[in-house]
Amino acid sequence: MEHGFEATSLRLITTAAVVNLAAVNYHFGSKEELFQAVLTRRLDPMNQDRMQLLSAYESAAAGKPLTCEKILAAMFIPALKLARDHEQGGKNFLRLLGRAYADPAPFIREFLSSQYREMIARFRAAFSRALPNIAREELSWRLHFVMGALSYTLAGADMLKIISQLQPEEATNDELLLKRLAPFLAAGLRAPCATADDGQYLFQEA
Amino acid sequence: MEHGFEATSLRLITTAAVVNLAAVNYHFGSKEELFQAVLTRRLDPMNQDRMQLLSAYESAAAGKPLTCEKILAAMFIPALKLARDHEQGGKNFLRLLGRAYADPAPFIREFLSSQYREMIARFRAAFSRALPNIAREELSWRLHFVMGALSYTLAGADMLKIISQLQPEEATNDELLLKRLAPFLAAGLRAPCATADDGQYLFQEA
DNA sequence: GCTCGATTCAAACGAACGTTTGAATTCGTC
DNA sequence: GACGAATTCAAACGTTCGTTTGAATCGAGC
Repeated sequence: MEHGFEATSLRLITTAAVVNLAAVNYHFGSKEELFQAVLTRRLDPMNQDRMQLLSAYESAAAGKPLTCEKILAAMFIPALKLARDHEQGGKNFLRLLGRAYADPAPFIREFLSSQYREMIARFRAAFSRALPNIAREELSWRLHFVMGALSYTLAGADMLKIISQLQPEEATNDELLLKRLAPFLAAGLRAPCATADDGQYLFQEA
Repeated sequence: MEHGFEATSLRLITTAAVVNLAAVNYHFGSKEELFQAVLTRRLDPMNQDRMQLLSAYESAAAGKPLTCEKILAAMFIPALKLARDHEQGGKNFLRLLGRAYADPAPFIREFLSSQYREMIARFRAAFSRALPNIAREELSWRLHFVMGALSYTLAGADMLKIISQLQPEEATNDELLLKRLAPFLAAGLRAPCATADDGQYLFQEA
């Protein structure tokens, strides 16, 4: 989380863990496999939780489409549960995950892709039912924006120091953070679609 | 852009540039200073453009507050101009920049912070006038979300491969991308503020 | 209590890194 | 064309990296 995958040496890790350097290669095979194991341990259960929660909401709705807020809740709650679990990494894991999203290493990208594929497909279908007026392709983009904002937000309040002079105790409160993010994203998801001619203002300068 | 700062060696760079390895340290001093020079060359002019464009819009509005779309346009147009300049890096620079946002290296974070501080303050003031009903603190968060979505989006369509089976020719079209992003963000910015009790659904599980 | 597979350990390996060095070369200027 | 500063170059420096090695240690089962 602090230094990124490349810049974090096994010697740093094994020293902090008070284990021998060779233990990593013995138990995990390589640095890459250790990293994948670290991510898998919590990411896989979290995405399973998300899908189960979404299914529970859909069952409770008895056929009626869910609201965007409810679907977003199914994405956020398992992440928050992890953030609250201080004994097991907590917030730090989500930050590590947010960093991993932007890591260019091919093995990380392929790993995340495989970990997320099922969950993403599940939630896109839910959003599609919640937003029947949004074209399928447009929805794919908006889901992309949602995932981006979420991962960026969870990756840490680093950029916040640039943007604002927010109180530190609030900048590290993930609950409040997601409570502010959810209405923002829900409104964006529901926004009227741009027509073919919309957005042309982008290219007409003063 | 492809490998991140840490994993990109000077030998790779100097070989591709067909120059001697020592030239980097001779002309730039160090790898870090080379990186900062690469970023500054286009980032500083881009942010200057953004502020000038915003000022031009405000002058044209003759005292009336700008729309969110107009302010977002002032952020996007200079970025798009860069993306279109194929002779000078173009899209690749924006991707490199997007990666830098998530890079944990302290010197990168401090550099970006200093490069963005003035521009961010300028745009927050503009959004504050455009959205008088949004509390100052809430607006800081939403500006954070906007910057996050923008940088994440420009950082590359890598995550898109996970989320969707979009046509590649469209996934790499930055104009279309921002045309879809702008309405999404504008709607999010205008969303009604969550009250103290809103968002509690986040914590009530099935 | 001995045995044997599993684990831990200190040490070393080869490779790659950013940087430095000092000689060779280029280039503008008189 | 010769001088001096600026630049280029091949080579090496010292460090750090992930990984491997082989001996030492542990721990359950007979």
